[in-house]
Amino acid sequence: MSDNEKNTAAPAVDSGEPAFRYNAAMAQGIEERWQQYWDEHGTFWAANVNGDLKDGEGRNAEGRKSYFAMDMFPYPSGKGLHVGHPLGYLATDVVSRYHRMKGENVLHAMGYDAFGLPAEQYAVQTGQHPRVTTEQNIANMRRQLHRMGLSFDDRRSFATIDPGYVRWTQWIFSRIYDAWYDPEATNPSGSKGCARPIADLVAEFESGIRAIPGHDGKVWNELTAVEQTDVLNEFRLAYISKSPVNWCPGLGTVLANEEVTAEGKSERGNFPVFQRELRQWSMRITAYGHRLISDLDTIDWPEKVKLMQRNWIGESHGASVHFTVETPSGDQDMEIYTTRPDTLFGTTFAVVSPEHHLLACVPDAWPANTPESWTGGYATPKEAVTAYRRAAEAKTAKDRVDEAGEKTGLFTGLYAINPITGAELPLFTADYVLMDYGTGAIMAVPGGDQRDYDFAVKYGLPVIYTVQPLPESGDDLSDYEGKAPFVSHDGIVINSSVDATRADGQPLSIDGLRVDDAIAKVNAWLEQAGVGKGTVSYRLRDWLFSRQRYWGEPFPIVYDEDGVAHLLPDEQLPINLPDVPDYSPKTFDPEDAESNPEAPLSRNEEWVKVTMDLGEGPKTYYRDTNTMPNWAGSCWYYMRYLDPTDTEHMVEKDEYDYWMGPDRGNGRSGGVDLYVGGVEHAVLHLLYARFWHKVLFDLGYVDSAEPFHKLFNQGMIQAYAYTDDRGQYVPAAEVEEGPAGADGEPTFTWNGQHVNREFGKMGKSLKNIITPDDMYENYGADTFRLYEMSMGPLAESRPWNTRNVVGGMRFLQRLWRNVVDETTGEVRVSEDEPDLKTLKLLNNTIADVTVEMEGMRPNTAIAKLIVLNNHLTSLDAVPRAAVEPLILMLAPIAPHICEELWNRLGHAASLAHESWPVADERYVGQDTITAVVQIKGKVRAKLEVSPDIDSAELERMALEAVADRLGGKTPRKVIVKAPKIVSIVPAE
RNA sequence: GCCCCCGUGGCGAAAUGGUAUACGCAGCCGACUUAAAAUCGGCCGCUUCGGCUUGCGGGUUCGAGUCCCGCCGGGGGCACCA
Repeated sequence: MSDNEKNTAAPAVDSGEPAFRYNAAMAQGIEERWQQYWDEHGTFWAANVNGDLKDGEGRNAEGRKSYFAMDMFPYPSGKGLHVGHPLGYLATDVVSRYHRMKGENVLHAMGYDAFGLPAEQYAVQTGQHPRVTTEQNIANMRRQLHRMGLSFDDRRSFATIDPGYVRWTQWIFSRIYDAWYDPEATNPSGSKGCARPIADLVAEFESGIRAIPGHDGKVWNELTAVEQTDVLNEFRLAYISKSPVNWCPGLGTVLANEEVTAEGKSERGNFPVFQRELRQWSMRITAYGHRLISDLDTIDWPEKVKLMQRNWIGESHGASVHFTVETPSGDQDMEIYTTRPDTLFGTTFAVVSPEHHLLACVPDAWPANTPESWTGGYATPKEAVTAYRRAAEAKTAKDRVDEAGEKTGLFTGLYAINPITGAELPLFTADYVLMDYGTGAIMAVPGGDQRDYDFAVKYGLPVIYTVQPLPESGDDLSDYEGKAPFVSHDGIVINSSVDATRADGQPLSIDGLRVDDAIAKVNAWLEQAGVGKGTVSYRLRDWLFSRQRYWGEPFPIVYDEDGVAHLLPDEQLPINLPDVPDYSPKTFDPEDAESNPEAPLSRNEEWVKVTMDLGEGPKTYYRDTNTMPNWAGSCWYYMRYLDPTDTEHMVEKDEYDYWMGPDRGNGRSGGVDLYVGGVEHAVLHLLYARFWHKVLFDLGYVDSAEPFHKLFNQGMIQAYAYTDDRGQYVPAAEVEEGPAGADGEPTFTWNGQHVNREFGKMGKSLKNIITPDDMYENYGADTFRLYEMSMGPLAESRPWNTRNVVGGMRFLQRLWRNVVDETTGEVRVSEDEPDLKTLKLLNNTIADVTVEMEGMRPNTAIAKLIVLNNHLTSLDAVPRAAVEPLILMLAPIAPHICEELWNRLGHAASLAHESWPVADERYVGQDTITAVVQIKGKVRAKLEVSPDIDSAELERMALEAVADRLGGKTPRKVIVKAPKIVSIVPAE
């Protein structure tokens, strides 16, 4: 910036104000000028190791520590931003600017997550192509973010809809499709289980090393193409299957489990969701269940999010046990799953889910003496189970939730044999047993499980208690008889022995053992007896990956005339979306469970039907007309920041290792150094991204097992909203606060009428939106940034209160005035050495603020900077040596005004890469410290002492100071923590 | 129902187990001003002036906002997962 440009900040137009006062108008001028400077100078360009992005603001990457700070990228909706949205962006920007000043090479950029439902809906509403509206929205969002002064490397921005990006999303899909999970192989981080190319599996089938499931004894090359496809489909990590899925007629698409709420509604739109058997794409995320849990221990994430992921994956350790079921067509095997094999002696009946295959074998007549309540009034078991199954199918997820706790079920007419005791157990079917968890069959232990207990009570089944509380808990088993079942995992097993009289079993007794030991012993017995073994079960289901929507990535898959799927070669990528006559989804009456999904892409026949040569000569193929879910693009975007211009690789290895690799001298396990975003993605995006990353890690494309090293969840900015007496929202900005009423609560009025205050989100319909643009106009971006960063801890949610913003503005005004004369515009700092008091405060502030910045606590950093600035304000002349470090420390938070002041103080270049101030140890600490003398914890005296006073001296002074209170007696105990505390326990 | 997090002035909030209420807002007093705004300086938990105070009741400790147990209130996650 040239000298004559330097003092162009507009003088205040407001009459009566000094011409060079820092106000909103001046702030705007300063901010726009510095934003232009940063753009022109590439101030925030980060240097890559290789390639087109090697130059970063004249610096290179070599020998510099890297730091990658990232936000969860935004969804560019048509609504634009309100002040709540950028909190996380401001936090990462402050961190990025701070790390830059510590000399690190900082990668900080922003992309756009631009496929998905809302963009499509908005486009349908406005009658424009989603690409048009989406790109408009991105442009608007870019402008709003730029005006905030965020220090992005703009060369690295992209959107997930860019063909150059879609190409690699499809490429990753292809790698996942072309991979299988080998549970016996060792992955690159040394644990068991690893994705391998599908070609390895084919080679194993061909050579006969591995038996071909479902084709015992056959040779691979003798199988038909369709048979081969079907076999491989059972292994691929991305596969098509006909299975029960969540069908949402209101949205016209199927949804993943994670996108369905507990009430059985779609997360978007809140439409009913039905279970339907449909042929859809899934990803085998369940194969990674264990690693997704165990690797949580290697990353620095909030415990809350780790817990949510653990719960969602729901790993449970138990046993599968084989029961024999006597049917009219002979004995059948029934495998059950239980987490409590120690209670096998307490099982009194068995239950299978209504979809269970055993129900095909029910007898023609009820056994003699079948109680009326077991038959449901049906003449035969066959009629009963058929009717029950039909009723279960008709239930929506919501019905099931509503009924939870209320047990229904019917007897099957069959009996199952307990393999340990030989007992004959009546077999029921009931919908409280789910087909897709465990094995779809359970042994019921009403003495140990609330649900089984409820069922037993309803159908008059016996209850056996086999676990009693540990003696020290003082409980008595009889307390539980006939009441709630006893479910504790801490306990001693009783009534659980069989002797050797059972012909087919060994004797077994677990009486007197603690539950955990009993489980181990039973599992060992089951295994040697060949009737079961310890197993692991997951709540997590495979990830349903296809959607019947237009605005998403097409699958790189075509089908031949036989319906065999073929992966398109990488050279054909990206497969772009075709123009279709109508890109709106085919939606239905939300309650119409019988409707069928219809993909919009199927409307373009020219696109669907293609002729190409996939190695067997030119043939006709049909494209897959599904699109990928919105999550696909966000599963890997962090890697694309490393070089979005790279047309050769998804991400190049050298760049990956420099920015995200493990062991970069920072002791981290690898991945993005800091990832900031809302907690709402705890089990969606964050789980999916970890899964993809692990597949790519196993296959050797990336060198760290986890994508995000440190995760931080920023809180939500909340707001007040006001309703009138009819319950209508009124504009919050026009509401006036009155004095507190009789109940101590303030009253609120709008246009003279009384209104009620609510507390919650910021939203258009609540009429309480405040936009960043409002802030720029009234205060400027720096004050806006300062306010958001000072409101409270970043992780906490808190209410927005525009009235409080002025505090930050005043701070910046005082700082400005400390450097610039408000009437003349001249710089007025003193070149003299600061006095001792100022030096002490300055260096203590540097030490403290550095700690706060490291801990991501800008709110407390700001408080300390205000204290320092207030002190400088009280001086006759502000020393340059004190105000310059203050400016540098404030720069990450309020960068524009700091750049301006730095420039006016005579520095030619931006301060973005200036060194962060280092405290001079000679001035850190206090001259004297207030030592507190406590008697029984109450403060009784205060002493001004030297910080390095010795304990004996301090004790003597303390005892003297409170001598009259001790009444001449020698204290029982004196604790001295020099130099701060002397705590005295007086004699009785 | 199970699990997790959070309760501090009128408000947003500070406090490695060690002087509770830093910093900001609002409010009050004063200076400057014909006046107002802005600015600058001071005050700002309750109190019967003994003390009492971090939602309530216990506990551990010389000492608890902070650690432990039990309640109450608010928020979030999961929910027939055997």
